[in-house]
Amino acid sequence: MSLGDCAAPMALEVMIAVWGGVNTALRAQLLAWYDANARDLPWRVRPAAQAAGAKADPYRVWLSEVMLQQTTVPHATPYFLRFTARWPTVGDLAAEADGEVMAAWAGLGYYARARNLLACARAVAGEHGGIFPDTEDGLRALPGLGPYTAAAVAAIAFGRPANVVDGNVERVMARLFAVDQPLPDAKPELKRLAAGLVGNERPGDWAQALMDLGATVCRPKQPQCDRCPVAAHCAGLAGGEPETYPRRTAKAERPHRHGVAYILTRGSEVALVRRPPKGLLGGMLALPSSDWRAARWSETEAMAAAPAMADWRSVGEVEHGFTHFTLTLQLLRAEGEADGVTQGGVIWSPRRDLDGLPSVFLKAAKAGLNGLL
DNA sequence: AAGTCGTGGCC
DNA sequence: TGGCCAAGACT
Repeated sequence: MSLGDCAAPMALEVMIAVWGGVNTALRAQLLAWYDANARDLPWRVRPAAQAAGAKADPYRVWLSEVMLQQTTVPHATPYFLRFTARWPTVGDLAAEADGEVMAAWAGLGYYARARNLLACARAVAGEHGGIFPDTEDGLRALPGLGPYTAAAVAAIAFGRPANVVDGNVERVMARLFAVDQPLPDAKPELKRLAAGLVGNERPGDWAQALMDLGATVCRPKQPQCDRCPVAAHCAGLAGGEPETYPRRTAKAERPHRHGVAYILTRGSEVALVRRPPKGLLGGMLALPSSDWRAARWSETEAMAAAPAMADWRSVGEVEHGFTHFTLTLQLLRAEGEADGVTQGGVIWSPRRDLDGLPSVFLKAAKAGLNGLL
């Protein structure tokens, strides 16, 4: 529903009072639903435990929120468990070597997050005495904390009544208010609508309740409206097609790129390189590779770009989808002579220890070594 | 402000 | 099976 649906003329004060009452009811209904249906997640302090005095650890809240940026709960969970077991405090993480943290992040994607994670941990440890700022603005100033993550940590770890808006909340708002404007243009409007629902009671639970609702009931596909605690307020449901929200503008098609990856072995070892600190897969270990361009690489071109003089043999290719392009990686393999390496900075790594590679290179290495791992 | 930046699961 | 998309941030 919207204010415009009130047909009879009302004094402004009355309209505000009625609207406020609707919001109060909606908030209470969703929080009650959360008390009974909150997911049990390793970084979460459940409502019952909070009542018993347990408090969220800002380090764990922050770490989980960064890992969950554009990442599903099942994918992030094992990483969260490994990180917190290995680095129990922000100080432990801050003291770790870059390469160790990047390798631990391998496979999780969006590697700028790992670089910013370390930068943030070191800022907190070095400039804040190991204590996270407890305000949204203070958190927002840290590396890797944008509008969403700063609001989420402020609300969940520090009980600040912040407007926590992620993809789940955008979807819930789009359905609740039947917003026909498509994403991403609708983002400011959806955020404004979400702000109108934020109250002062249990800010952290409110944020998590809204996201749990989006993840388990108000799902992208096949929303479970019959189980929704706020279905009575939902204009999208009333309109009959809640699953069609949020609208989205059509995306541009993904281009295709081609590259060559070189698998140079020396006994049981494989030659790896460290990618430059910024850009795609920045700071990560990788197989040596050519540029990635629109045209396939001829055999001659592939040889000319090789990192070593060697007897290169074609061992197939792999395809990998990135967010904004698809990559075909032609694979060349050779048994290397130590003095044949023409590119500097080669890191010889055991074949059986390639877990620190991003998925695209792990896939290429496995395919190119053809079961020799 | 529009592009860049990963990955795996899903239907 | 291929396009869609998930607790976004940075430039």
